[in-house]
Amino acid sequence: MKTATTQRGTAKDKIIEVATDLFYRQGYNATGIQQIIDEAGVSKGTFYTHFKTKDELGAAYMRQRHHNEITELKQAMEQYEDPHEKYMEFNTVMKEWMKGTDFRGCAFANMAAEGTDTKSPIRKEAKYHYEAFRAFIKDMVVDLLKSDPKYKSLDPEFVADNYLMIQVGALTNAEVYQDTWPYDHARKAIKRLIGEKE
Amino acid sequence: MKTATTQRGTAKDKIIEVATDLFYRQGYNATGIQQIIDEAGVSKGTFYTHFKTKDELGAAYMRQRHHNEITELKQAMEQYEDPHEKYMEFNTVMKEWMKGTDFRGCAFANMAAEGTDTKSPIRKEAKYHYEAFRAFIKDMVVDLLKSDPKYKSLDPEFVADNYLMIQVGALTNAEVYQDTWPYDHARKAIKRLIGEKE
DNA sequence: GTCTATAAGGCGATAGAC
DNA sequence: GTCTATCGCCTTATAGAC
Repeated sequence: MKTATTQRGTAKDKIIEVATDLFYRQGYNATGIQQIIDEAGVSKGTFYTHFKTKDELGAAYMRQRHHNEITELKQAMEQYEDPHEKYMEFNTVMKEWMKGTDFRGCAFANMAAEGTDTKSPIRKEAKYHYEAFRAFIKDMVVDLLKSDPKYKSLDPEFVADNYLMIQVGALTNAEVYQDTWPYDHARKAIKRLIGEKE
Repeated sequence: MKTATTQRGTAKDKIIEVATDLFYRQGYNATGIQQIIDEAGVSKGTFYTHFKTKDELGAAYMRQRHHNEITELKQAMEQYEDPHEKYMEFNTVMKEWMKGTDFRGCAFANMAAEGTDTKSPIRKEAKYHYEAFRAFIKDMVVDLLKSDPKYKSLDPEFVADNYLMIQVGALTNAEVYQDTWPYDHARKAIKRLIGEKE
């Protein structure tokens, strides 16, 4: 897959890059085509040769954010090697990421909140991203539970989905409260999940 | 407080009632003043004598939804008496509520996702609602833990906030997946939280 | 492929009559 | 308090020149 973040990309790539920033920060319905083409430095005609409708750009936005976020998440997690450390620090990575977005929250849940059509390509991309996020957590949990026989009584499926609920719950709460305290609670919760006390 | 859902309310009440439905179902930015006044059966002039701006109606919408949802939640929970049953069936009530909204999700998180201004009255109402939701769960947990000495080792603060994270996580996941499975997992998770296996 | 110009309509908000 | 009419701006999308 070609990267869309290079400085000398095509007009189409530049449009997606700008949209990926603006749709997230300002919201989808609150961001007009005009602002996107202005900041991308292209004309309206050029925009509509590459995208039939705004929704088509919306779907491209979802794909690009999925790519960016999963890539950044994996990079941020590379610094940890020990499965237990990975398990615990994933929550810290999410907390720092949330702070870095100024508590804008999950781009995919936000798009789901704005769009009415539940069968749109935009919604499909949101589900696709959540599946990837869920799979990432599950792999992490499986690695941890395999790493030590003391975890043998734990069900990886249960721990993984519980971790997912806590993580998404922390994210939504952090967005509403505009504060990191939900992640500090989440840290205690995921530790307790594997039978350990803080 | 006067109810705004009576058939013969004032024009202002009628506007709020219609907005409370439309803003939730269609989204805030996607719903225009025109549609609201059409369905409320009032004129544009009448609208702007009662609300200086659309955002002012947005704040009134948040207050009305807060009132409606907390009232409905308490009513739905009245059918249960036993603290343990209350603790478990709260999750079922939320699941059924979510189905009833066609997986539209939390009105307050959705508004937070659309609005940029984090200091707006709209955002304040969202936090206010989450505090009420959180307090409701905490009271429920405290009642349960007091009801039986077998719970004496559990920290009510920890259990309550963990319940909150799981519940909000289930809600957001259900919205993205458009499915109730997150609530079925949440049921197992909240049971495990108080040391019981499904 | 990219541009300029414009269409056709919706937006939030206001003025002034009754 | 409620109405009609309208303003000025912004929206998505299209037509046609180069």
